Amino acid sequence: MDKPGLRERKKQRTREALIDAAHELFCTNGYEATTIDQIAEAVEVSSRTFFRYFTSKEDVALSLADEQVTAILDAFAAQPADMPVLTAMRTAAVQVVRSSETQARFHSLQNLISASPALTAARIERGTARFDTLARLVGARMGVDPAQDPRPYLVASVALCAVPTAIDAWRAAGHQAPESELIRQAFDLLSTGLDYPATPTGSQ
Amino acid sequence: MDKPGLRERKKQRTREALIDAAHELFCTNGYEATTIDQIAEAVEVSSRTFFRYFTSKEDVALSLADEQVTAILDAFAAQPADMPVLTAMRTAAVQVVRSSETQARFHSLQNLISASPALTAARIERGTARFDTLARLVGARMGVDPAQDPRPYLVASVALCAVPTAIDAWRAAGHQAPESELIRQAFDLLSTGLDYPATPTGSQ
DNA sequence: ACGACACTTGTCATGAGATGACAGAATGAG
DNA sequence: CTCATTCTGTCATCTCATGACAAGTGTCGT
Repeated sequence: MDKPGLRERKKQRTREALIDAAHELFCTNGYEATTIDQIAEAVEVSSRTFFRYFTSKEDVALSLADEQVTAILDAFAAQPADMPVLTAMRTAAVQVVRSSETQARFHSLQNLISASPALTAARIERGTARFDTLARLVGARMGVDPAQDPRPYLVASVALCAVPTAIDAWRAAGHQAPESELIRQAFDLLSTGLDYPATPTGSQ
Repeated sequence: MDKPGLRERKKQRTREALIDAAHELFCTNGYEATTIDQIAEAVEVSSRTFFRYFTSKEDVALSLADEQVTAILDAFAAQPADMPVLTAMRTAAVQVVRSSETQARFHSLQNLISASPALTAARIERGTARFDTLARLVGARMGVDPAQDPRPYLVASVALCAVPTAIDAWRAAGHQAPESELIRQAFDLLSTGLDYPATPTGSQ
């Protein structure tokens, strides 16, 4: 059981308390309107201590989203090796997101991110940090060298950058549907190519 | 010709001087290491004045890239209406980028952006501001309603987000080629779909 | 050419985000 | 209990960013 030790547990509790307080304040007052001092005060630690747990305000806001991305990448690596790349990517993303969608926290986090340009940008920035990881996974699955063939990087950037962004924009434009469904549609379109002449999609 | 007036011209000169000084300092010392004070001092204005021309440090760094995106969107709108969407997008991007590639400034700007996560994220964020514009253009060209069909948004996010990011990553991974060539390859892959089994691409 | 007006700029002040240095308190090991 | 490690708070500092106000400069009508 690797006895966690009192110290470890206390740290973990502080960390989660900071996340909780931050998200509550963010949802109530908005992301930019919330200050680090408020978050720290709500947990009764100094603002300096906040920065020992999170490197920035974005960090605490996106920590949960980060875990989700990790889960998706793990699920992706676990898909059968003979499954086409985008299919594996879609399956992994849909699995993880679908299991999150029942949690209220998931939705408030999505709204928070879409409502704040700073958070939207930060999410992409964090995605970028995983590019190499994902590109290597994709390259291995396709059996190509990412330094020679652009497709692994293209797939990685589409998955980590284009799809989330497109979904944000599409929902902002008024379309309502479960996120997992939007993800599914986006990947399906990508695997068949985007350049088809107009033939009404998906729903009919 | 709408005599610009002395005031207008002076403003324009200050603006360009700030851009010049900023880029020179960025290239010499790096983006994060350069402070607004240094930029303002180099042009002999107050740092307060800097913020009357640019809303942020990112703003001055990306102002040139912004003009390029504008040029690409204009070129896109000017393509023949019966040309497939991604083909039009590719043609527009390749045209504009190819005409920039001879300028040393273009390359240093690319390097600057790829070297700084903050700038990379900011570039995407600025792309987001054009999403609706591009999605409308794409929707019109495809003859579909962007609120009903996800493809316009997917195309927009791929063009403004995935392609630049993928190119950055691909070059960071060691592949060398003119940017316009990378753009061409990326769009060609997207129009045929990414999900094909491995068949060595482009170069042969 | 002169003067009223609008626009641009500098100075000052302020606030939030982020980081380094150091001392003191809590915790774990012996 | 004692010592060393680790965590935390306080203080100082820096950079980015913005508001308020006064002073300087260009513009335009007369």
